[in-house]
Amino acid sequence: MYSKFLNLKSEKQEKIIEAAISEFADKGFEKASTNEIVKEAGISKGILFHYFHNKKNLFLYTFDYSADLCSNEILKKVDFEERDFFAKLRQISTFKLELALRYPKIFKFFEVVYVEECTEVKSELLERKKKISESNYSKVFNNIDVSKFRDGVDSGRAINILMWTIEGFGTSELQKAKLKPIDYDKTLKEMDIYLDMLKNMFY
Amino acid sequence: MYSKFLNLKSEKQEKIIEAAISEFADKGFEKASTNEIVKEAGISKGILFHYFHNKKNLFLYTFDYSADLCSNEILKKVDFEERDFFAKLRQISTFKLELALRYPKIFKFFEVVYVEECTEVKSELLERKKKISESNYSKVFNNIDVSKFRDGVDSGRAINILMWTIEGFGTSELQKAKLKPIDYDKTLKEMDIYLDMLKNMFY
DNA sequence: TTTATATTGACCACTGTGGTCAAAAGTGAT
DNA sequence: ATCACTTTTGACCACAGTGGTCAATATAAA
Repeated sequence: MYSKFLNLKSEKQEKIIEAAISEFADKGFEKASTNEIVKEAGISKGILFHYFHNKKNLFLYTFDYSADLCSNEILKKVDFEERDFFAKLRQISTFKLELALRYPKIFKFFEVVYVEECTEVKSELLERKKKISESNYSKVFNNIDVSKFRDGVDSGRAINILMWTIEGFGTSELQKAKLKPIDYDKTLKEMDIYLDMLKNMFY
Repeated sequence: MYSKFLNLKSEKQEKIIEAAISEFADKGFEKASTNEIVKEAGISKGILFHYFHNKKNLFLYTFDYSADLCSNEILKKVDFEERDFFAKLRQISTFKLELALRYPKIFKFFEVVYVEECTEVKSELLERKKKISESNYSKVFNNIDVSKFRDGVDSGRAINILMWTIEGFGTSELQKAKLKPIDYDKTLKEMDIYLDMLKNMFY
């Protein structure tokens, strides 16, 4: 499908994909301009369409690339033996934070993908998003030891509260990060406080 | 400023504003089309620009209208004597849920406003959002009785967890609402379960 | 030198934009 | 009916920018 593109030396591939990520992250699918992408990547318009045939393919390829990059990065680090929910949640959150700091553009891209409405790509995106979240969630959280939860605490709802807390904490930190660079260790410590609070209550 | 528009009979005003809300909610500021708005509102292009001079004014007016509508609706219902955080949070969440069901388009509009990036309106929006959240938050949560929190529980962080939980719950419910119409009472009961769980833990 | 492949960028047809303005319709007083 | 005045219309405009093409050129291989 993209053999022409994949034959390029990886440096050049990355430069192109990075340009695409950045443009799509800033403007979403429809408003993103292929003209801007080629300018940013330092290649000609023709060759971009030679590689990807059309904008839609480029967009979906860019998404797949980003998703694979992040998934792999996390999956290769996660400890599959860990059965404690808090410990595992902490792992994942840490890895995510690292990723968000290392690849901010990709995370911005995910944000706009999350709300992408353009009919030309919506259904394909939905499929991919669904597949990813299903497969990753079950891969990562499939062997949680539920017995550790205190009697009388509904573990399903407790887990929801935990997820929402971590998510809220994460977005609030990323919001702050826009104003001044994040202190990685401090953030992690603060997150641990929240996790401990909830652990004391749920376990 | 908008005296010409404000002299219209309120029915017509509403028809125009609703068309604008709907279009901006669907496409955001830049992609929204004034042509679509006038078509939807059943008026001519000329008269729209006669009322608002330009698209930006129309957009900001639409936002102010929506924000005022929701703020007033909530502020006139909220019980300012209530000092219990859980009770007050429950009040606000209920009112919000009602509003979201009654004015779904406005809530969609707020969602896109939340991530609006277009430079032409970004700074004005930021100002407004900041002012609103500050004033409303302090109005509603200024006299909370913090002493009710259990010793050893940091009330600030506990409140964060609560807010994030409610927010997460809300978006997850609104997500579901896209697939099948929401059961108002059931949703409220489910919310109460979460609030009770957290109350038992924090108080 | 020839053949094959990779790359360029000027060019195209097209879409849709925000905004204007002469003219038409409506209103109400005389 | 006539007039002055306001409100409303919608055809029209200049323009910006789009995704995509393709003859021409540069590069590499034989």
